[in-house]
Amino acid sequence: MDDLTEMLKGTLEGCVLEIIGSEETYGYAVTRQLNELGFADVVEGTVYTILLRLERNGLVRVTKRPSEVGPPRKFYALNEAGREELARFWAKWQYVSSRIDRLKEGGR
Amino acid sequence: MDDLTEMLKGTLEGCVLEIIGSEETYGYAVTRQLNELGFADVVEGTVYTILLRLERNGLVRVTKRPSEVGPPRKFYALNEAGREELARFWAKWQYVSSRIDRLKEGGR
DNA sequence: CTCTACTACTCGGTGATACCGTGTAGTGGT
DNA sequence: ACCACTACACGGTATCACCGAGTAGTAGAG
Repeated sequence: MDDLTEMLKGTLEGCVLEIIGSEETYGYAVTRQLNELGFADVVEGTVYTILLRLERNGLVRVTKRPSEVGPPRKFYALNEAGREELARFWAKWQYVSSRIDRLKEGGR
Repeated sequence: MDDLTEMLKGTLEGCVLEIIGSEETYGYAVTRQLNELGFADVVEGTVYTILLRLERNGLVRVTKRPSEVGPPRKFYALNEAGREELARFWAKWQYVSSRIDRLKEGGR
């Protein structure tokens, strides 16, 4: 699949929220999960900028822990504000995607 | 529904392509159709920038015709390149939306 | 006949977002 | 010693939707 970056704007952050909402994890692993999920071209730098933004916006709790296979990891977990933001994201997604699907089916 | 602009990035242009692909129409009417479709906050300036971009990228045929109720209208229709772009858009949409829905359902 | 509302298009500037490239650094295998 | 993999940070870029203001044409109300 060719370039998806424009279509991911506004949704990739929500995907990262969902991933770290389902289990406490760190940037490198989030990138790998996104790649396996089908977003093969999403690269570490992109995920880290999103994580730093989430931290700056107070949506996550961050815990630094050593790793046995490399540098220390920054583990991210959603706080209450993060869970609310995630819920808002899915509500928006539901709204937008249903309307686009309707447009696709010629429902006008 | 609160602010959808970030989530519409990369998809709104596709929606406009779909609308003018199903029938030759003009900017003001496209805006009204988007509003009725549920994208209530999409405003004329946004649609016109998209239409000018489509024109610049050679995806549309443009015909200026007088109107009985106001200034002349610029009617837009897809050309062959536009139809190909529209098909690519729906393929991308199918790809991205299915994967996001899978993530939502916890399919990891 | 002026004023307002609706129709219709243009354009310069802004903010948000994902991406690119590069740099730094820790661990382990050959 | 070298390389691969892991792990994070950061400055700069392109794209996109949006904002705001401007320019016009028609028609109806007062």
